[in-house]
Amino acid sequence: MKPLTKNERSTLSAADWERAALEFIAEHGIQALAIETLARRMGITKGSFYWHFSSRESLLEQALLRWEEHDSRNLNASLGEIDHPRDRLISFFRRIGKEKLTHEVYSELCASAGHSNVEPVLGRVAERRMAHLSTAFEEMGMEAGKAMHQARLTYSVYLGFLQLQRQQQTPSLSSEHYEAYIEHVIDTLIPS
Amino acid sequence: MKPLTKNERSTLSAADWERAALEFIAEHGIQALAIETLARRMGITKGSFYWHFSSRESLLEQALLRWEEHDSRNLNASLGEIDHPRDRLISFFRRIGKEKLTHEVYSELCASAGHSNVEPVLGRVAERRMAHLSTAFEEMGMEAGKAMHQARLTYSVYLGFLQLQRQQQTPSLSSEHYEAYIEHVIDTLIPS
DNA sequence: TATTTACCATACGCTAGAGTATGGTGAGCT
DNA sequence: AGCTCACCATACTCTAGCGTATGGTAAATA
Repeated sequence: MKPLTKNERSTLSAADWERAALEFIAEHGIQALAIETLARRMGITKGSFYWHFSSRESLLEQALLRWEEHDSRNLNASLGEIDHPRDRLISFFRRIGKEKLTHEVYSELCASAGHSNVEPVLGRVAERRMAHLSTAFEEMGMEAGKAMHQARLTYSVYLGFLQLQRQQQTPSLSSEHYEAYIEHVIDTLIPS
Repeated sequence: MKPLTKNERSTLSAADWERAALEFIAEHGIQALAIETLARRMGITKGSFYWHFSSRESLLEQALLRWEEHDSRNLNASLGEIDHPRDRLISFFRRIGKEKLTHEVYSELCASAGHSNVEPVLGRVAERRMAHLSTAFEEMGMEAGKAMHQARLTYSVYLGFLQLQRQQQTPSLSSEHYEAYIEHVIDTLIPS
């Protein structure tokens, strides 16, 4: 019987801990992230953790950096290729269903704004995303100031959606009710 | 109209604890609410707390109920009196700056969705508020289904605003930049 | 005046979780 | 073969918080 866990390697790396941490955060939030719990879950003990990391905080720091980087690449890759700004904006909303893990992590981070390790990340991410939105709106002919307002508005809708999702108050992502809502949002926020 | 300061009365009541809890939540969030901390802050000890409450959870329960009730009365009082639906909708956004404590508490509750004592409260509050918005949009001539979508959209904007506020990413509530944004939001979301 | 009641202080027990100290082990190098 | 080193286990310490046990006191009541 071979070791059935994720890797071939018999020994773990820091990156493994970071990945596991992000998965755990996505499921239970960052305040629930405890070292021994995570270790148990990985079928290992604290001893390993403190070999790779100096503290819980440093794990958090590294994991969040890794997530942010991934998210940033993702943003450029997915939205950077779409030529027409309108399609770009639409894809912004349509991508909510996709990239589940990343979205769940982000949602939990939002719930832990205020946390000193989280706040700067949230700031940079929101800034980056709103910048994308803003330029798209500009390319559609909006005046710069108005485009920024519209970007903020649009992003707020997204954040509000995540919040309602955390409260179990959004229709299931595949229902036709959800589709109708998304369509309404697009019609209202994205000029033709 | 009783004074909130404890100097007046020599002995505390359960309501005093609840009020103090809400203030503390507004400042530091639910997860930071600890009995001994709160007691120290009130210049008293745990002994008092466990006289009035059986557990931390019951304090939370009572405090949240008290907040929800206050919020509900507030909603009816402020929006119920305004005849014209458009003014009602506008006042929804304009009231963000007012009622500071209530908003701060709500913001912290949003951050703790997921918490078993918080989730039902958030659900009811959002439902109530969206219902108000929805009927206002209907009164403005929107078809029922569309009005609900618009209400959800509008409320999401509000929630997103709170989120950005927690991340220190909103202009100060009294700046002219903020005013311009609010105006943009009103123009985009509220039909004339 | 004597007793009860309401309210609070003090001192304790208990658990979760962070971090430390130290020893064990297998793979590769010398 | 012997050694080193990367990696992990085990067994602690320490602190924050919840909850309990119990006793004190001032005011109300009998």
